[in-house]
Amino acid sequence: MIQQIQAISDPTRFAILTLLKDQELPAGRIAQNFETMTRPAVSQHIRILKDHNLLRERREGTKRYYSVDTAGFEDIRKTLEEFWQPRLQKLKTLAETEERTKK
Amino acid sequence: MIQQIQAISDPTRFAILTLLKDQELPAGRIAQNFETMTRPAVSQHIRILKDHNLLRERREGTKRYYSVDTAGFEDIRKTLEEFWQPRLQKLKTLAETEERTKK
DNA sequence: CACTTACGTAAGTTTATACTAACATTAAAT
DNA sequence: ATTTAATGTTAGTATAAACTTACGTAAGTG
Repeated sequence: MIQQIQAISDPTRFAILTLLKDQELPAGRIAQNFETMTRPAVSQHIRILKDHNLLRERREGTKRYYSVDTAGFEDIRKTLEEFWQPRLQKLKTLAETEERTKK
Repeated sequence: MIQQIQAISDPTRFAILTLLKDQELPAGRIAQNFETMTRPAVSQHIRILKDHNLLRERREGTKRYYSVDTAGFEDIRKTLEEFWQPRLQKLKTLAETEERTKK
């Protein structure tokens, strides 16, 4: 899905994902990393990432812990693979044909 | 670069790239595929893709042929690989540690 | 039960992005 | 040397995205 790519393409959201790359953090801690921005703004970004299966949420009391959801990244990986995989195939065929023509 | 990901994340631009996946086309032909949009709009999208090394331009007389530039896609692939590669490494280590703890 | 902590949500505003309409450019054709 | 064809560029407008402020909610705490 192109929308998932769009979701990670925002600098703030990509920063959130990078921050959570190998650690789980509560929303408040995530927001602390963005001094220029208000907490609600960060919260909204988290929601978008969550909606696109790029973040998982785990509630514990009043806290909400977020971690990277592999599912969304799998989708993105597939989308891009589908894009350049058949392309590489085609280019390979083209190159082979060209070589045969030379002889 | 995150900006390259942002460049491909636009639906129109992704459609242009998909259209050029395994063929080179002049600007006019590309624009014909977007009936809802004017030609200048498409031309602007082409410029953005070109500026991010996602499209190559070949001039022939008055025509300008565009084709996918591998360079930009390599950058994107690297950016994403850098993102989930160390992550997978970490997860692997975590899993191994967990297994050792069990015994 | 009031109060605090840790959050999310909604309404409205600002800012960025995409689009159109009009004009500019460059190469070829008459 | 005009004229046409193919395209890019610019200025201004419309639309969408991101942000802030104010409010709402649910789970603990004294």
